[in-house]
Amino acid sequence: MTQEISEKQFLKEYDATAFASPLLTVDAALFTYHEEQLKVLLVRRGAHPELGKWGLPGGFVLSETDDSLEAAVQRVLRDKTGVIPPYIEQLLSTGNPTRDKRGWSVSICYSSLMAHQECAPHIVGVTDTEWVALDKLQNMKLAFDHGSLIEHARIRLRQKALYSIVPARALGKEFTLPELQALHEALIGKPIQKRSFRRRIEQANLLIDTGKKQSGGRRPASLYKLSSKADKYTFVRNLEE
Amino acid sequence: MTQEISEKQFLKEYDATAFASPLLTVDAALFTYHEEQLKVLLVRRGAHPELGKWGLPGGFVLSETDDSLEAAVQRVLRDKTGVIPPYIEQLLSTGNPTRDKRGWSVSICYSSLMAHQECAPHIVGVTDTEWVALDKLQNMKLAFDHGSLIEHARIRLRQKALYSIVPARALGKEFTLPELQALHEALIGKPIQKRSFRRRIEQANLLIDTGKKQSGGRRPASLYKLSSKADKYTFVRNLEE
DNA sequence: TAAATAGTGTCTCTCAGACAATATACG
DNA sequence: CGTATATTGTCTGAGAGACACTATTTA
Repeated sequence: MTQEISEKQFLKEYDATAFASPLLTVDAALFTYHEEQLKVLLVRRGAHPELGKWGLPGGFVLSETDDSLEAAVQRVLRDKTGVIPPYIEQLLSTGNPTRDKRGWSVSICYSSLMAHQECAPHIVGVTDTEWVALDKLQNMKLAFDHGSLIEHARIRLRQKALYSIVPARALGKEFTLPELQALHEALIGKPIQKRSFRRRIEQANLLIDTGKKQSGGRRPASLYKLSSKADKYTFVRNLEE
Repeated sequence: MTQEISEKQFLKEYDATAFASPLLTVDAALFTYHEEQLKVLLVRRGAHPELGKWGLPGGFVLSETDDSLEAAVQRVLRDKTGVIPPYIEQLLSTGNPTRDKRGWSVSICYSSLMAHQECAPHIVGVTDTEWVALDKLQNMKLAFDHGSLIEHARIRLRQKALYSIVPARALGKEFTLPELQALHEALIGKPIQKRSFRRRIEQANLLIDTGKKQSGGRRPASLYKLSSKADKYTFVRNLEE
């Protein structure tokens, strides 16, 4: 018969290493919009397993120093880009015995957005970190199940393009409406009616006119920045698929 | 200088227990609709930590026997209900050093739906497993962060009630439209226009008329079952919040 | 002024909201 | 028949789609 013990006693005697826990990593699919293309940040693996293959930035949760899963993924992203991206959301977790040859492993995957120019200085000349256009991924065999994770993230981001302006986080702090529309069109994969796109954004008051205009080109477009509620707002009616 | 080795050699020498990995559990917020109330399945903890408190059904991933995270949560749910619920989706993962007194721990939490009558036989007379109405949770101090997980799941389910008929999985295989509407209204927290609710479901062809009628009461309502596409379908326009 | 891009006017169509009207049970 | 619940008819209004039109820049 088991003797009853107090929680204090239990915790004192508890050995966290007694059971083999699966490997636990956080990974991040970081997207940006640059040169009219959607791009994702990839890292070339410098260690086994999957040595030499490209994959998502990620790493083990460091239980000594990470205060949360979010802190862990922020650390990973800051290490690669020099800053913490303005948009990070949890995407999904995958786990099974075969995705990593080292054994039963779990990845908690995040989806993130940032402006290309916020990151560029830090990865210029770095040969193992690169923005890769999503169109070029078809031919690449990525490490682990990272290809599938990116595809999940892309689908979710596409959905968001239909009912929010979250994708704007892939642009700089100030951007024009034609830029934002082009980004949404790239995500959705088909043209959007200019009138519909602008009307809904204006009615919901999601953007703040900076008063500035974009220089160069033909007629200059107004530069906007995101209002504080922009991340949380969802339209009641989606754009057409 | 590190000597280069093959992946095969690396894996041979790799020791998965060398690093202390966080504790890893899967938990499930299983909802149903019964007696005009939304209920969640809770389990009273029979072991430290948090002994005696109510919490979500869950458990460690068993790397010896579980083939995936989904398999692990299915096992947990089948152990408690006798069947695998017809709807299971991943909700979110939380992880930090303080949510479990045993140490850095991660919960991969799922949200699930099933009919009350599919489960009832298995938990009758079981004193440590109980359906609890969501309204009664305010006063309960649940184990770990399970109160917060349930709240997240509830918010997501409420959203789904606005743009899908996924909540129907909380009903039996056959159900009436008034039942389904009452469930959606319970989730949303306000009445829905009968006409709007029925029109959109009919137009999208989400239900199949079984030809049967509900007995008892006044005018009998038609009994429907879900069409195969019902889980995946989302309306382009949300109901009013 | 022509070309190119930014931004607006306005009509149509779909579908949710509102609520009245009808239909089918049971006692 | 009266009451309760299920189901349908129909009008209104919001907002997306379509597309023509105007505005502002540079060459």
